[in-house]
Amino acid sequence: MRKPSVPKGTRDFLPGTMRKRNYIFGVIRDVFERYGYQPIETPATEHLDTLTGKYGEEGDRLIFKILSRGDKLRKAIAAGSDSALSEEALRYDLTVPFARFTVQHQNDLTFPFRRYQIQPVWRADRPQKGRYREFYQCDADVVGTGSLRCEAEFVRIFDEVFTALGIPVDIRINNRKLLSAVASSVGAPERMTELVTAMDKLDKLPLERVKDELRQKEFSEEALTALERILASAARGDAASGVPDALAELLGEFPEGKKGLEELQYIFSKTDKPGLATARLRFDLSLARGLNYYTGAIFEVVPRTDAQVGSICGGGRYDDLTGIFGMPDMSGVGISFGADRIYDLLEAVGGFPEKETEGTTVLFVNFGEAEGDYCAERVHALRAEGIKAELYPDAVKMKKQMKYADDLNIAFTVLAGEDEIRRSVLKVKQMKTGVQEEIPEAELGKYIKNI
RNA sequence: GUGGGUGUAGCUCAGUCAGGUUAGAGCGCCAGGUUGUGGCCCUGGAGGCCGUGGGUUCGAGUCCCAUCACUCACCCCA
Repeated sequence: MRKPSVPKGTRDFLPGTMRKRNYIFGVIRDVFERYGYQPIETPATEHLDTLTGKYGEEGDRLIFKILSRGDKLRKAIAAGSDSALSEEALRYDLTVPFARFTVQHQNDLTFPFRRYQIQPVWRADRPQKGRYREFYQCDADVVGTGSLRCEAEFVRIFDEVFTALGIPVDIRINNRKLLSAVASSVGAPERMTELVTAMDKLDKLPLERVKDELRQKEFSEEALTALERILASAARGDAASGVPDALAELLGEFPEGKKGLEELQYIFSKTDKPGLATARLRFDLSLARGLNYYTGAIFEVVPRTDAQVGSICGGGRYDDLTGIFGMPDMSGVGISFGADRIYDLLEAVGGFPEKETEGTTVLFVNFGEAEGDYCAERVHALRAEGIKAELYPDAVKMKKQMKYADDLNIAFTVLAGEDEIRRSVLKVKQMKTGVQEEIPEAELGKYIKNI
């Protein structure tokens, strides 16, 4: 028999891992809830045409398509293999399904509608370190308002979540309108996408390499010089809280540039009072974001650590995402947390709090039928007090039961044999220190809670 | 989509270059040393179609071909 295994790019999660994952999901969910977002779920699969064309050429290729089943598959194979694809595909992200959802249920929703959604998504990518074919996204979006207060609020959500998780982050912000102005000012207004994907590489590649790439795409030398001037004026540094004046001057003369600048400055001003707890908001002109539906603000969150995990969140405003599903003029803005990368990051820096990630607190050793009955009652009492407790199911050798407690990292074991039961006491052992004490049976819960 | 790497015990890996008895180690697992005490230590044990198929050879974990799987990097992205 073949060794059991899971498909490429997917993973099983063992209990220890699940506790840590649930901790992350819990922190994010708490913040979403506190900001008034409502939970929804959508199916794993969507109609293929719901997804195609929404993520750009590259994205379309990475959509996980599904084969036909049964008769259709048999017929398709007989006819020619390519048509064996069905009209369904696994969802690629949570934003497009949400757009579909919004249009479909528009009469049942009250706008502006704030929703959050924590579910897996799938990409037919070649997996590599920190990248999987199946992974979770935690999205929050609000549709039905163009108010920039939403953008400012998302900045606060980033701040709250990462403050709670203990990860210092930079929230990078940019605006697609500004990027459009960049394209105009280099004399290639219709080629924003190409320009922007090249600029996005600036934090990895030196300027010259990026210019070479643009030359290959037949951008003129004048365009490159103009671009270089813009980049120089946008250089980060002292302009910690806003857009550099020099850049504002260069791009302000274009209508979309002016608009983009105003939007950015508004968002900066609304995250001022009160200020952010631990996150820093940073303008970054080279931030582009691959998804081509963004139209206004765009976000990306990167940890302020050495760990090479890349961005752990993304987001932005899309003025007309629902338009393609037949519901025009519905502006939305949203963000997405990459739970798997946050996990890897917390693991790397040892950032998981012990208390949030432990299982059973108390194990009762099983000495036999009568003693077991007695312990079962004590277990019941502890559970009623909110303490995680269990009785070992079999009266097997004590060594085995103690080892079980040790393996599962259970903090306390309770020994109650004939003698203890007669005297109404429990022998409690702290596994970490080995200290063992006799406790009156009624005080066990109190004893556990006090340590 | 492009390029590299690796498949040997539950896990991590040696053995492959130079083919030759019964394929090894560490960790883990099981049992015992210890009949009411986990970790540390000691003793013993179980566990392998050497990814799969074919070929070369007297003989293949080792060489050749094919195939599958996993993995890393690029592109792109969370």
